[in-house]
Amino acid sequence: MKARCCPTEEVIPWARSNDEQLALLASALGHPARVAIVRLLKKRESCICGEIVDVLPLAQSTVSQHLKVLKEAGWIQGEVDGPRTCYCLNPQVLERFQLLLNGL
Amino acid sequence: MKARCCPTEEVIPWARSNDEQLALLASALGHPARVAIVRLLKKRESCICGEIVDVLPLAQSTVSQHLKVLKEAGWIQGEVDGPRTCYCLNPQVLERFQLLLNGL
DNA sequence: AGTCTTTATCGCCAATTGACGATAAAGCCG
DNA sequence: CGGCTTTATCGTCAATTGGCGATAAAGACT
Repeated sequence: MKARCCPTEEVIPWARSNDEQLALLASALGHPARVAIVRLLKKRESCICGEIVDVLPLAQSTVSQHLKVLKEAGWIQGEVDGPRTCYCLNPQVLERFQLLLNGL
Repeated sequence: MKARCCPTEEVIPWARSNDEQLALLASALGHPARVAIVRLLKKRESCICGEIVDVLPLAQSTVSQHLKVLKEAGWIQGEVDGPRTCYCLNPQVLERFQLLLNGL
């Protein structure tokens, strides 16, 4: 058993201008459900999966879409663990986001 | 003549949950053109108007739409000044955004 | 008054988003 | 093996977004 899933990878899409990176991260955060997901993943430092579905008032497929958006923007990482998937915040992402904001 | 336009008003939409406020601010920032506008308005502390149109590779009507999005989310304020409109960053908004982010 | 400049809005269009149910894929457990 | 659980993907649909040109509105300037 691991204390923490998806520990090492770098998934933030770097091959973009700063404006594009910031816009991508911001737009991925630009939905209340996704804000709630990020908050949830930050509170429980360990990673969760279908618990997110239980917490949000949305269909499983919709939540899966939101998770995909967050993952593609670099906010979160997901690791398959048996039949379920374990998500967690990308550790560098909040700091990176703040950095880009300060660079405005 | 004023040293600074739109100085006093409070335009951030407060009547929302924190998640909704953060999502609104984030999604408004979630486009490269709007990031560029915010950066421009921050660099020149004084407010600009159609200069934004000159800087961006977009039609005037498109820029106007982006300005509207930013204004409705509370990022910027606009003040009519003769035939032109003077925009500037809402002074509290960056701080507020960071606060909401830290509250995640 | 008439013209010019500036900006917001309208109408249109293509593309994207957000939601859902249904289905598929992958792994567990009897 | 057969069923159960979990999650990703597909298809669909309505709504929103992002772009543009055209037009309207509001001042400025002869």
